[in-house]
Amino acid sequence: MDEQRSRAAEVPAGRVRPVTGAVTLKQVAAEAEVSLATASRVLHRSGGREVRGALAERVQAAAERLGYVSNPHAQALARARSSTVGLIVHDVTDPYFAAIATGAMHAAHADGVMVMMAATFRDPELEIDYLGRLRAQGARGALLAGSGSTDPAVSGRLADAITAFTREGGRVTAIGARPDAHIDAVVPDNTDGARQARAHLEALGHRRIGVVSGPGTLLTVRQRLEGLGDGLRTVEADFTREGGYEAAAKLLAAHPDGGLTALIALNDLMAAGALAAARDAGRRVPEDLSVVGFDDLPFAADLSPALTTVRLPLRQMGERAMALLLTGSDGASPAAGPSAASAAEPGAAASRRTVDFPVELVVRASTAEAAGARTT
Amino acid sequence: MDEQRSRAAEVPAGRVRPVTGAVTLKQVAAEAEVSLATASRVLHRSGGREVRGALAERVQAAAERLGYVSNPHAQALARARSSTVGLIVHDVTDPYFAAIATGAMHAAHADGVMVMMAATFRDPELEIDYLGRLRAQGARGALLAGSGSTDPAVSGRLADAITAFTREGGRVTAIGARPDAHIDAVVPDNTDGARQARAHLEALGHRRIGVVSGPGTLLTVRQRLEGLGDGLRTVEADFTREGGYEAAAKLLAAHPDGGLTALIALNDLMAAGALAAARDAGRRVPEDLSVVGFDDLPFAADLSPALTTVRLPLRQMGERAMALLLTGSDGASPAAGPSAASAAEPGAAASRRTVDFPVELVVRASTAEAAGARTT
DNA sequence: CTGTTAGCGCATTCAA
DNA sequence: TTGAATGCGCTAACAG
Repeated sequence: MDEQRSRAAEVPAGRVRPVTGAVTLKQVAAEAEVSLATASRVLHRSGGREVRGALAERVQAAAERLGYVSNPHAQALARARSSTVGLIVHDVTDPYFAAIATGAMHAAHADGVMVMMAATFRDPELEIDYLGRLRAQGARGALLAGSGSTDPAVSGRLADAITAFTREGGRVTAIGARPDAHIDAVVPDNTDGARQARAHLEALGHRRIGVVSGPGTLLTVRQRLEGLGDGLRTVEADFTREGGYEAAAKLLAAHPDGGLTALIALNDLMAAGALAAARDAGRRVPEDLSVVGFDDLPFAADLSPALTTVRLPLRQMGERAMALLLTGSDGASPAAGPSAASAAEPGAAASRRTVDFPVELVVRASTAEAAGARTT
Repeated sequence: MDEQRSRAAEVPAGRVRPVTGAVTLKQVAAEAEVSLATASRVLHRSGGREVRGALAERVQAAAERLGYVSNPHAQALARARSSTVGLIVHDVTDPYFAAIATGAMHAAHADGVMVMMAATFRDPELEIDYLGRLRAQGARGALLAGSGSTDPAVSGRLADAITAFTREGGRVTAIGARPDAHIDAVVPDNTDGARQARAHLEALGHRRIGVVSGPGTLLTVRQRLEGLGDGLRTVEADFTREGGYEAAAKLLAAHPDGGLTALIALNDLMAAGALAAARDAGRRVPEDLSVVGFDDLPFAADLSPALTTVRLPLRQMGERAMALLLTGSDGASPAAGPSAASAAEPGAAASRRTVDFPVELVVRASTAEAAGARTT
């Protein structure tokens, strides 16, 4: 219909950018009066390098003049690998994932990698599906944020999806514990955090502690429960604010009055709900009831009372995970992490790399000495 | 290294999936014994449709058997347009954007589009850069979340980037007001919300009201200030929790005691900071000081006291914006919105479409009758 | 209705 | 070193 789109190619001097269609490498090559291959080489340092001052400069200049931006799709197709990575989270709205995402995007940006983000809304099927699409897309890798399900059925299929992706050169890194996956991972020390939380409460004299827990199918929950140890009253509910309210209300109702002097919520969202439940049940925090959360999301300090919680370095975890992913393909700096647990042996197929992140209890206003403790 | 885990895929016929490289359309075509074009047609309903029971089924079956997933890059290259859309936000961590992102991803998922998300960290340059990359990529469009800067310098360059993108067929939709941009937009009624907030406070007897404002360069801020009207003490600071604390502290210090009986923060993040500042200044909320926020982010109800704020239907706005973007290229349903202000004339170049979203004041515990009002 | 045939923009092998 | 040629996986005219 129109030939106005292609004539811009061979016009050495004063031509302006074509009105339609992007500038292609071919155009740049023509403008610089070199071959396509040469242009590609100087612009994307393909194959063997070369400088050849004169030529290289001419190409650079031409590219700049024309406002050349390479077409990622063409590149991806030609070299069978794109420069995007996928970031799969459960829910963008959850501050937990938002923090991780921020870190990840930050690290990605530094490497000129684009991030495709998807939310699974906690549906494992979507996670698998998305992984497949990333694979088909030749994505450089995928970041799986959020603890995996321990349901063997889905986790098996997920494992297959991961394997398929990996086999084709994609790298998969998990943030948070994954049941089985033989993939790189960045994990917070959940059990230790839970241990710290309980120790803190016991040091304050609390003996009757309730646990506002998320679904036992989540590995994260399991680890936290494990760190907590035995002898606590536990109620499971959704890993959300509502779930926290619900579980806490149930716990409080089952143990009226001083039956329970403290509550440990397995994440801050649930803690927020627990705080609300305590309020509605007429329990003052921390006078009548101490409450501890987990994660230290941004809003934790703004709750009232300010929440004592276990802090996870979410953002750093996101950054580190992305770095791990990106250094998988090409050899960037090994970058020693907070505590690199098992490093890959230099051998051919890199084995699993795991980076552990220590966590730390942040004491604020929601915990205090147990009422009964004073008399002890 | 180990094949112990991959045998899961069932293979009716004798062929096993190739160990390396993804399954291609060509392979599917061969397996189904049809031509490449035919396979493409049934699998991607390219060009004119066709069903032809027998053939179509054979192709479908073959695709399924082989586990075919089309290569988005090849498709993008061939049809000169990809099926990804960009979502540009200031900060993933900000619940405001998270809510919008959720809505957008939801709508995108329904249409099978992938979302590339990027955070600009409030740097306009990054926004422009990212737009350029999306353009080079042949992205279907871009969603610009977050009010634009009114700085003529950057906004001019942004406009150029938008124009360039648009000219090549990409659609750009803004969420929130943009100074100039002649693009589709989904906007909350900021001025009305501000009006409601002030009216609410005045009805409660407040006469001396302070405004905890964000940077006047943000259009959103301007609109809210405009809706607020005159006669208020305003202090500007960052559009963050810290900024809110800072501005509120300043305001409170400048008007000791009953100088100010209420504060309106121009977003909930600032409101959270203002609440903290009030607490630190020894002002009880709402007894001594009423506080109103803006946005109604998820945490607003968990602040203490629970925040009275202007609710924006963030998630819906995100969904609607994505829908607007997606219905730009192909003709999907016009879908009447909450209040379609100006619809595009059916003519060739669609003109700007704007969808206004009404907002509503949510009264909670942070506002009460002005102390002095009782004696009036 | 189905198959053939060119490219899309780029990386790369192979000659020169 | 540099250039010409081939193909990545798929779509979209064209034929038949």
